[in-house]
Amino acid sequence: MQSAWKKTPGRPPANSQDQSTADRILQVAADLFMAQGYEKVTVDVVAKECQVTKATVYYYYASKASLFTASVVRLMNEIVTRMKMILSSPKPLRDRLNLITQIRLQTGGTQLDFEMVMNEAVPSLTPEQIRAMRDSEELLTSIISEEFAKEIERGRIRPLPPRLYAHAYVSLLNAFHAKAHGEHRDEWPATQVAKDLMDFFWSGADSPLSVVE
Amino acid sequence: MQSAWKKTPGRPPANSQDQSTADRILQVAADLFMAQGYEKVTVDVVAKECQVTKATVYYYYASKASLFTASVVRLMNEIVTRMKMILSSPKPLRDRLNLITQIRLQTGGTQLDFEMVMNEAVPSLTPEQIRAMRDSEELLTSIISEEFAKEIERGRIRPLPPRLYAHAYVSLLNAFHAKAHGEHRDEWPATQVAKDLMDFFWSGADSPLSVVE
Amino acid sequence: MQSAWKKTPGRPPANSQDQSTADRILQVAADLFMAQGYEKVTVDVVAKECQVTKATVYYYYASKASLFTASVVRLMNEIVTRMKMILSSPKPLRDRLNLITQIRLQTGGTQLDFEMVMNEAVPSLTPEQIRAMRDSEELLTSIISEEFAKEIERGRIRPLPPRLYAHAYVSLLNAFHAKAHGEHRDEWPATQVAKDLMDFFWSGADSPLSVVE
Amino acid sequence: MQSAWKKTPGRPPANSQDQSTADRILQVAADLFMAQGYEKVTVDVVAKECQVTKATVYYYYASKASLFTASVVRLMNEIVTRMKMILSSPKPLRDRLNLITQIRLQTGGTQLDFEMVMNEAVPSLTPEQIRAMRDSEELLTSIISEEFAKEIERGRIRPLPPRLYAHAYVSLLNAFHAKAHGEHRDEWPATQVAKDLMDFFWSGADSPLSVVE
DNA sequence: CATGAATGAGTGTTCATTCAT
DNA sequence: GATGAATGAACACTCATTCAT
Repeated sequence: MQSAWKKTPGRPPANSQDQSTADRILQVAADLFMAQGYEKVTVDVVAKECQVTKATVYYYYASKASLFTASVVRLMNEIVTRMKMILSSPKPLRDRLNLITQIRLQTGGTQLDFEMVMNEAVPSLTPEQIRAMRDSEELLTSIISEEFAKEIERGRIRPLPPRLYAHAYVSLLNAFHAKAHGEHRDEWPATQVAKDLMDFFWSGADSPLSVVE
Repeated sequence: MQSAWKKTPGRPPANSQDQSTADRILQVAADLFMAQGYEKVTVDVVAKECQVTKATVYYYYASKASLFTASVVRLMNEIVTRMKMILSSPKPLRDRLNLITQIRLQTGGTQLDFEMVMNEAVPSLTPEQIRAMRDSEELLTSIISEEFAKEIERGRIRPLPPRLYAHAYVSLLNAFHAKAHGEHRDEWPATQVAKDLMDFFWSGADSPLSVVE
Repeated sequence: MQSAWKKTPGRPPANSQDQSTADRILQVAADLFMAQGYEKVTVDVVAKECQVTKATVYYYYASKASLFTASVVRLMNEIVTRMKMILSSPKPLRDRLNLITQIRLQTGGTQLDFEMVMNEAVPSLTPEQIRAMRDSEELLTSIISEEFAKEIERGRIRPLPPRLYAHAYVSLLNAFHAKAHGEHRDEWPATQVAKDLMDFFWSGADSPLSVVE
Repeated sequence: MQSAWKKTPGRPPANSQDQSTADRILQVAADLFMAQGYEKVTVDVVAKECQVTKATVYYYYASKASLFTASVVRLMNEIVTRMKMILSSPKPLRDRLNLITQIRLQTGGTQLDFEMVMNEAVPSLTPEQIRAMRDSEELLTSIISEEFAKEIERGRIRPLPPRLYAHAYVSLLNAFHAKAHGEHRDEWPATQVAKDLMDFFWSGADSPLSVVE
């Protein structure tokens, strides 16, 4: 869609010149970083995977750190887009989150979690880059928070800080994603994990009886 | 005067002051690894921090990977010990966990979380080393699981898999530890985070009313 | 003035003068390895001798072992070429070998012998590398063997295994090369050594009279 | 025999104090150096093999180089002794050398040859150490030379320089020792190699007929 | 637009050697 | 007589980065 029409009036979106190479690099880099972590991925490997040379990568991105930043931001935008799509459905939040959970826990082979990769990279990044990434992240969190906030207003969930819900949800998702793909994955199938996890999420640990007391 | 002397080879004059060198290295290494991650910590830096040379580190530990393994196992054992101590109190589990949460969220400057550091190191470790560490980790999880299992038997918490409770608790603890020491730490004080978090943990998101319906 | 400039990274200005860097490295390496043996030659020294940095050597050769292999194979090929040239002359084999002997004993300063250097390197090489080198070596031996085989057919030399002649010849050449350049080189001049050696080679130790008996 | 009587008049042989440790080290070191070469053998390994610590090795020998020198000299003396024993037999030289050849080619698994190991070590040795070793070597050569000289006097072998015979013999022995234990050892059994080699040694390459012409 | 060739600053690791006990 | 603890100087190898083409 984007590359279908060539000349439109007005300033073109800055980087529409040559999507192919620059963007292919970004995509490959994102995959690699998420799969192996910041330090383990060398610029050379990114280049080889894209079938270009290291110098080409540097032609487009000033440093490994900025390649990382760009690729993570890109990835985040993608995720945010998908998130928004699912969250915009008219179904109850409960159902929507359950769906997201199911999807997340079933896909993504060896992927490390976002927070982890970011934390590893932080010491190599400039403050601006860190900011750019935190903003991406924050965007995601705020979208989710927003939904919780709405639910609170509607009296459907207890009035804790919406960001607490958002963080808790994301953390649990990531942690159990790892478990679901880790050592004991066979003993505890992903679908069941997803169900149990959401059960816990909505109802907590306490038994109703003990609450009465 | 103090720094004028170059280190000379040979056995240093008996000192008998504090811990053995081997153990000092272990402790320093554990701190550094937890603060900066596996890759960022160089053997040289560990050595300098201990005021010995790199070769001394290698005198005690065969490789960076085995130093890492040893230091993490040691750290885990310490944590397990402290955990056991707190968990052995006769107070209700709820109170004991609240206490642990308070402690964890209030201490430990920039520490990365255990899972994160481990995952980063994995590609550099031998299978035996990975096993050793996973075992350490597993030990901690099983201790906590055990407590949840007992609570289930007593009918105090809902009958979900005990390991789910354990993982969820640990993950939330780590995630909010990071938040509590991250950017917005001032807006949301650690004590309050701890309270909110445990509230969520015990009662979940659902409002009681919505459950009725 | 010349040495005032620090080497800067990046591609050097086109020069087009002499051989490619890769080949210069190979040649220098071959010389050094033959002069000092595998272990004593450091990659750093090879680099300095070529006026490039260590990293440049690694740009062309994946490891010290593979640099060694490549340089030895190259050297062997050169030797084989020269050998073939001399051996292709229509003169009697006796004269051709005498010529080779003269040449070998008079040249090549402190060079260690091939077999020696190889044996030292073997523990550091991969099986494939060892094979590549043994093949190079075998080629030389078989070329010489071939000549002896022809002489046997013509009835000019006694029918011992051709490879025995080849090995014996090469071994003696190397051993006396060392002597001719060793301690007592002045007392026993190279030309005379060559003559005596070939005399022994063709006629052996036995006095004709003692054979009769 | 040496350690059978304890106190005899006269100065005791210098190092008779504690033969056990110092000499055990020497023996083990000799074996290792001959099997693996100078550089590959670490002082630590020598120590471990002797079940003492590195420091103990240094207690007896000032440096790796001097340990090497001492162990090689010792080894040489042993060889010289054995050589002398065999050479002192009243049998014809031809038979005596054939015997030595048989023995040498059949024994000594992976042993590198003496010359090789020495050459590798030379750059690490002091001039005095090199001298000591060359002297040991020279002793062996001169013993063999002496026998050839006698044979020349008796008119049994042709009047070439005796040292040429000695060097040629030793070189061939070492070279074919390597072959006899190298890759093609099965195709060409040691006993046959020994026979062929000595045939060549005594009679050379030339066929008798071609000599006539 | 893209690259080949080169660098510099590490990084883990080894090893001969030393010295107080 | 023997050793445990420590060092320093290398060394092989890696990787992000640069620059002329």
